[in-house]
Amino acid sequence: MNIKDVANCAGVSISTVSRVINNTAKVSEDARKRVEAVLKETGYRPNSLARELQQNKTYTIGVLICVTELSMSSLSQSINAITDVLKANNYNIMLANSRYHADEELSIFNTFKEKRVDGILYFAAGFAKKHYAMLKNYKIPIVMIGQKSNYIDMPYVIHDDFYAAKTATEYLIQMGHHDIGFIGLPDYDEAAGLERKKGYKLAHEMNNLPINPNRMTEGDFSIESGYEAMKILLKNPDDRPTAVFATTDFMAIGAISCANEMGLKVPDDISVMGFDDVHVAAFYQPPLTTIHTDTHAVGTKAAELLLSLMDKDNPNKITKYVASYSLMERGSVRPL
Amino acid sequence: MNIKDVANCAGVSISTVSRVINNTAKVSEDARKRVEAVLKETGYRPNSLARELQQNKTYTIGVLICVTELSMSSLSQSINAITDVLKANNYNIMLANSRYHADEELSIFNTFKEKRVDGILYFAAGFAKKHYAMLKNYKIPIVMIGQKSNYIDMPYVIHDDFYAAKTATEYLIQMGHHDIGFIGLPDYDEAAGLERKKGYKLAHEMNNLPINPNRMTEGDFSIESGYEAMKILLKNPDDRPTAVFATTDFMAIGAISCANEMGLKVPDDISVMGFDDVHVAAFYQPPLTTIHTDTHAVGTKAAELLLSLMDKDNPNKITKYVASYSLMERGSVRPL
DNA sequence: AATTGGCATAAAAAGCTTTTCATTACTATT
DNA sequence: AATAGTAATGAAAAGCTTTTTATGCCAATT
Repeated sequence: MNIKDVANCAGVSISTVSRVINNTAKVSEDARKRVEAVLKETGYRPNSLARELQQNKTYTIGVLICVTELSMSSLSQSINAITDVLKANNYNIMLANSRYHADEELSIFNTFKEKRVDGILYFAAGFAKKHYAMLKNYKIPIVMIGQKSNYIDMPYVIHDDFYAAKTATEYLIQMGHHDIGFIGLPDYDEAAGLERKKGYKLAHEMNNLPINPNRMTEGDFSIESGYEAMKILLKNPDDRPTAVFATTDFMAIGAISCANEMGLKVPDDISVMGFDDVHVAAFYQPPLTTIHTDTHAVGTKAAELLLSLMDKDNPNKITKYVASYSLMERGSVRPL
Repeated sequence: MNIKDVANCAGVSISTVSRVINNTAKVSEDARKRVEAVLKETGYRPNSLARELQQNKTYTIGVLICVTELSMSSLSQSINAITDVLKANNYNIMLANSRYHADEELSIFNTFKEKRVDGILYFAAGFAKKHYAMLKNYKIPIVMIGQKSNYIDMPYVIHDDFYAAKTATEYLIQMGHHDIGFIGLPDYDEAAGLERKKGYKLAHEMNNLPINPNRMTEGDFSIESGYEAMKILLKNPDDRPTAVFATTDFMAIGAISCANEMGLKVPDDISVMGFDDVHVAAFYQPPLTTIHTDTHAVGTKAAELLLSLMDKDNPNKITKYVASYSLMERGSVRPL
């Protein structure tokens, strides 16, 4: 069933049917009625592929994420915001997950190009530099989310991971903690991994505190990994940090679980600081003291920014946005 | 830049370029080299739209979800599994969220049809009957997830919400609880809402326990809604249930939070049972006693099932799959 | 030497729309 | 009454592939 069949059934030309469907020009009352009758009867839907091919516009946005488990990432909140903004503007979403594989990301970019998406929302984790050669003369508008590129000038929307982590660490220091354990993420995640670690380190430097390598551990976003990292930090009963900065809330939850199992009360025996302010954070026992990040704004802004980038009539384009953050003092940290 | 340009640059015909790209027929060494050189130099990528139009196959699966907030739903785990299976089979994902609006769902189905997706994964919440007329003679293969249709014979992959909820309630009864509060979901969610409520009711009937309307409350998946529901259940200090069955873990977490604030210890003063077994459940304080649902299997099976449905060479098609569940006895329920 | 067969390649059709350009029929104006 | 103008409609091109059919050439066979 195609537009030609509809035209035949209604006894008009293809052009007339197209005009009725798209309301793009005047059609006589008589013809319109006949066409609409056929349309309704057959349930005909125009083939978007043909239209998109002709107009060179797909109304589709590629969303490239990089997670091992979606539910463990604060990113699903941003995605939620993105779907809302894009749907409101009649755009569809093509979702792909690279799972932290650089070559997979490359292949996804190629797919997006072949599929002729109108724009790309790129939740970058640190492989952008590997894609430099390709991205350099890439024609499709891209907004990087979560990480700014140091190699290519590309629009981005980010959390201020560095300063937020610095703020978190400084807060712990101000509370009297001078021996702070760290549960980080692999450095190849340049935002959640590298930047947050940098923030932790700078806070120490500026307060003339040494960084103890034994206090540096690493997780992978999951609760379990936070648990395991905490196990290492608490291994030696005679040499334990007085506070721990977990760079994601889920890892903080794992860490607290571990502390509990070892008979340590949070925050009485040890303080734990999170990052992200996931929904459960406020309802955990104890309620997590953490950095609240505006994931919703990040999703919304990224989508809006991309939309404006794609709009050729729009002269004043915003190309960078740094989302606000705030420290949520709740119940998992106490003064030493 | 299109295939014609490549052909001109390489001094060969369009067909030859196509043959080189798709490796679909023999090409002389000489011609192949020239074409490949141009391909590399220009970074040309074939236009999928044209190919898909010609072949009437898009290698795209429409995934229709129905959530208010993705991160509050156990569904993101299923989506994770789906992306893996589909990518492994070279399919792309078009994601759309109806946000519990029946007409929005209808419009998404139309979009999917226009976009010519090869198949649809439909996280149904209860509107299928409204779409009966349309779905009846829908040509694209669909797998319903989370809900089986009582109106159309459609392949499905579900959790056994009804029996799982019955099991959960029976467990509470066996533990000596005869006055069990219920935090449900709107009935229009026919799986999480209706089925789980039915299970709760049947367990009561079979044990000759009355159902007290004052014990029936309703949430919306969110932690906050569980908190508010619990507030109602605990309103009257002289007339409180001894246990509460929250039909999602996040609502259970909200409920426990509320109980704590009112000075009630879980499970010592009141028991709370969850449903889903979200990642945090095991690490919550107290660890949630809950129904573990195999969200990963649901996503995987749904994708596999759809793939087999789309494969015309595959004669033996599985069309129904009911995922396993199990009761996780942890720390939020104790015998009365 | 002439015909056949096979191989590499080119040409053209098909897939379905939108849009421009051309045509027809009719109304209005001089 | 003839011409200009307008409104509705139809024909055809363009958008880019893949795939089928056709062509040309050379080697091999009779």
